Amino acid sequence: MNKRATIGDVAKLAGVSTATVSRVIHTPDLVTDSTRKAVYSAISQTNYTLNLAARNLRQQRSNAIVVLVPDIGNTFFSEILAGIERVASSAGQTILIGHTAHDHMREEKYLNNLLNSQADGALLLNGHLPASVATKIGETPGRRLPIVSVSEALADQIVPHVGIDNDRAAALVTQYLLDHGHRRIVHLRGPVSNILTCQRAKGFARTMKAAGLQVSPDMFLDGDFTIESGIAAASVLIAAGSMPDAVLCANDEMAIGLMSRLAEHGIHVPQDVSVVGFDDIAFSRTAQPALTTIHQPRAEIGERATRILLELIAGDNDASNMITTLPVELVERASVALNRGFTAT
Amino acid sequence: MNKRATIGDVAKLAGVSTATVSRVIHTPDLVTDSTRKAVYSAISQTNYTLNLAARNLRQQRSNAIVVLVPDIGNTFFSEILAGIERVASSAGQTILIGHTAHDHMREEKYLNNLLNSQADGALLLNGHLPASVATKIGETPGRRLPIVSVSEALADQIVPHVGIDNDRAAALVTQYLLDHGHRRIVHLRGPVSNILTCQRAKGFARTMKAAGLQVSPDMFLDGDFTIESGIAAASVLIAAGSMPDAVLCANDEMAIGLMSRLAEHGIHVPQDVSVVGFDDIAFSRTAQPALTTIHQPRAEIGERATRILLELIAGDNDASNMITTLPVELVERASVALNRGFTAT
DNA sequence: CATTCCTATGTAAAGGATTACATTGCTTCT
DNA sequence: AGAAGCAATGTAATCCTTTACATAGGAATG
Repeated sequence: MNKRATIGDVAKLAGVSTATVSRVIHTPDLVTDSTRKAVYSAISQTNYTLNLAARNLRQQRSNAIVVLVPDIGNTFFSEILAGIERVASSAGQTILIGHTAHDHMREEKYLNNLLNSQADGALLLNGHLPASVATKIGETPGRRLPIVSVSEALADQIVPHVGIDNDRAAALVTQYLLDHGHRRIVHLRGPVSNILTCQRAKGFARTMKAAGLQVSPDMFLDGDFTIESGIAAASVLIAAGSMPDAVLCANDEMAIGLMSRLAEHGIHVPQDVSVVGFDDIAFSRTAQPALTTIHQPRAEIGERATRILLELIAGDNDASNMITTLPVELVERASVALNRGFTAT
Repeated sequence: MNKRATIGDVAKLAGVSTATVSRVIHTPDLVTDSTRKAVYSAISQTNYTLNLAARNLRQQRSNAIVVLVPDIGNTFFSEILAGIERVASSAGQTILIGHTAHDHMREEKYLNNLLNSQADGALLLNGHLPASVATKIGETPGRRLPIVSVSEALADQIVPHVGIDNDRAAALVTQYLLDHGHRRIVHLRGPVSNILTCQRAKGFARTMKAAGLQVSPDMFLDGDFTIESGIAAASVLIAAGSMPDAVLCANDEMAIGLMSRLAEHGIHVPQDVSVVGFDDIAFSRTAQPALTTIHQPRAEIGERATRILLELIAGDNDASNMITTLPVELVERASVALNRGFTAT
């Protein structure tokens, strides 16, 4: 028992050929009861386990998909992952999570290493497709590379995408603030290189303009989706000396960071300033006050994306589902108040 | 360009043998400048990419380690993962994250599928080793299976472990509460099947006894490490009609859930009841009030565990590091008050 | 009874890399 | 000049499965 048993060892012990052993594993129905039993017994005697590297090599496929996640610590992604896993595992696919940490090198590493031999397809939650891979997509126009972008859109729409309409979601929440009488609204953005950030900022600006409000650069604060950047943004507001009516944060982490810093300074949400977030992560419910935010159907986003990916892998090249947009929902909690002295029109 | 180029195609185009191409990729120094250039050029002309399945098969190793995580959404794990990745990637290992969701079937699937051919070793963050794998460890006493348990200990100490001393950490924080004059302390546990839960509960009970306090079943509440179970525990306390002096929660999520529910009922932390958590996740800083908790050196835990795993894979079977215990730190924030009418002895 | 068809199994060829060993020229030393 | 040693490259075996094709025996059919 020094080395791992191979299919040959099992075959010898059971007195059959390797082909038969393989059939017992793969398609048991093709094999007689008696031989099947003999093979099973030999398998357990030898402690045989399949060598997946060999199978993958032979079958030219790995039954695994790789999921690129920019930040595992962000709870927003875990529910998407849950949806992905549900569909993938019921289709017999293993999922491999690659943590990219917003690092383009890692993205490329995971995609090159895995896509080209260890995985059959990829789900991109990171909003970035390395140039080397993008090139390859262009080169094979017939057979699309099995890649789907999820939640965060790519700069070029060259692979199918599943997500929400960020522009309209931002417009929705902006209008909600306007309806509550807020006029001086500040938008705490994500990193400007992020597509999602741009879409949300656009929806915000458009809605403000439509309400007859001037959009100026000082209505924007820059963050990077972390709690810390929310805290920093609060410090900026505090230093400025006057609070806006409301702050629209591009995600919940920043909103929570912002609120905690405001609380330290005795500034009350929503009495002194209203705050809204984006994503509806678990901690938005436990924030003080509970955070009003935009809820995304995360599990469904993951499920849909995975189904599309599986179709691509199977070769069902239905171009109809290039863009899947799922609806969002505004979750009203306690972080937005009616503006002082405002009366609904 | 219908099929993927193989090393043979590159060799033909460059006018060399496959061995030379392999050497250019693997050990470029062994090859002349001119041939190296020719091979590189052939590689880019053919769009050649290595087939890792073939390499893994031949080399009998995958240069990948699998990390089993029980709950990706729990922010506690992400910093451990960051430590793991730092060490692993500098050693040229890819890491594959398997999300087990506390599901023993999945644990087994990931370990069997991956350990036996797609990964060289495993890091267990899930506190459970499937029986089928445990058996195999016993069978090969000479060559230890490359597995390391991290943070959450296993029931049987059969693989190296890296983590903290949960018993003493719980004792530390319990003593801290006692020193602040609290006597009626309730411990909100994790699931009782969890080793970590038992260790922390033991440290708590021991310290209470040492202070001359009776330990009774009604000093324990049961949770499952989720925010929801923290909220539920708060409801139980509220329904009971009287608050204890302090609540020691087995993790931060539950502490945060608990505090949010108390706040809804107008019960103030720490004036009415003190609360402490465990783990020091990012959101413990933004909680209202900021949560006093036990900080674990998460990144270092991940790094140490990975180093030990790499040694095991390399065959450096140094039995000296079966148990690595790292120090914890009590982070004082704002969720613990001096008990009313208490004077330090 | 001869033919055909099926079922259960075996034989052997991929699949794409790595690598031990062999080979071929050179350089260098005596 | 002959021997030895070295550097660069080639040849071919190997890793372990899957699977197309072949075969053998038995049942069904005419």
